[in-house]
Amino acid sequence: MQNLLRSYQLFSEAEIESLGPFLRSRRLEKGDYLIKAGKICTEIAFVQSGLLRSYYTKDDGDEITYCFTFENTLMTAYSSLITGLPSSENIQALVPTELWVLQKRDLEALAQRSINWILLQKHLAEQQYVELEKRIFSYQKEKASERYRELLLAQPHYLQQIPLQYLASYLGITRRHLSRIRREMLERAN
Amino acid sequence: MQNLLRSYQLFSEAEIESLGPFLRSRRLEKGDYLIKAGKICTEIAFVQSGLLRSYYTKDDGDEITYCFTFENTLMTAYSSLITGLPSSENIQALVPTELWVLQKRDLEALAQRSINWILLQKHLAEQQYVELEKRIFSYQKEKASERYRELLLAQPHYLQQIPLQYLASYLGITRRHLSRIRREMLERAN
DNA sequence: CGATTTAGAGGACATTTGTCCCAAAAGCTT
DNA sequence: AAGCTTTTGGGACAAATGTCCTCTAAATCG
Repeated sequence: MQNLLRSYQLFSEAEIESLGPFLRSRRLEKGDYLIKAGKICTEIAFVQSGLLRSYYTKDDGDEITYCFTFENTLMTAYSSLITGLPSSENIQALVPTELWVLQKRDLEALAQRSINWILLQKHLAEQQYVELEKRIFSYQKEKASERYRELLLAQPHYLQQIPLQYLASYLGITRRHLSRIRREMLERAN
Repeated sequence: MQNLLRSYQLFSEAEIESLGPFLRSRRLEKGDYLIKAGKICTEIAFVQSGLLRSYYTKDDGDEITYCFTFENTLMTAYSSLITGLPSSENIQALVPTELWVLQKRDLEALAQRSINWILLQKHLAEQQYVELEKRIFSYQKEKASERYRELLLAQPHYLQQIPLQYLASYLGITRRHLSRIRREMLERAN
């Protein structure tokens, strides 16, 4: 996590070390939850190793994958963390996952002492926005097969670990259709 | 604009007034642009009256509407403002529009003097994120007719001013299909 | 290891959405 | 008012995507 913070070029080495006492190590087994829908999210997790999936549930009970989080990135039920409202997301480990967890209240305490922790939050929110905007664009202008193709390009090998049904709802389609898309890509490759 | 700032409960009255000298009034006629794709966006606009549309262009030349901005809200080519990269968005007035424009560099100067201007930026980024997340959800789980129905509910009368072709690409569909959806809603209403 | 669950491919058919048109209506310009 | 341009609605057909279901292979678990 410290390396991630360094990459933002906001912090002195002393500040980065001051974070240490607030980080709690946590291990999730496959299928364990970081947060469940209905709870208010009060923490931010850094994925040291492993893989997380965030999903929510439709009225008819179907699960829809909102996003995945790979190694060396941050994860939280961000809307709930921001608004203080109950989360609609469930965050679950797809494989055994090692985390460093920071409590929101500790981050706020740090922010009282150095403005850089506020700048960090601003920066993260902006980054997340830019990511989502790209995703909106892809929903607006691409058909599902193109969205899948781009996902394959962007996440070379991580995707191997993800069941196709999760990828399908992430892309906004059914597993049946993703199966079709994959077959067409194979046929075209030969 | 001052009322909008008050609503965030971040600023003293003095701080809000300190913004005044940096605001430039600007009027756009119907069809005029606030920013064009390819330029780097360096300003934030408050829509005093009127209506803006942001759109980008597909490779095949089709225009896709990214969002609309109604009265009493802020608008900018946000990704470009954040990243400093050229904008992929065009922002255009759909009707005669009165703006107050703030330069990014002036906001940064204010932020040097009071941390509250940084907190404002953090808050705005977070708000924008939450909005986009909702939109992703609607693309993932609803069909176009439901997205249109919800849009009608959320934006009661503003929508009257917006040509249907713009609404269609905002919803991620063609105008042919939006026409069908509208007809079905009419038939069901009788 | 065998039994049970879960993931994946795909057939058959239904629904949604797109493409390519054209014509009427509405808005703008001179 | 006449003549543009833009907007809207919709027919006919094609493509994309969903639903329901079945079969098989792979993963999991006791």
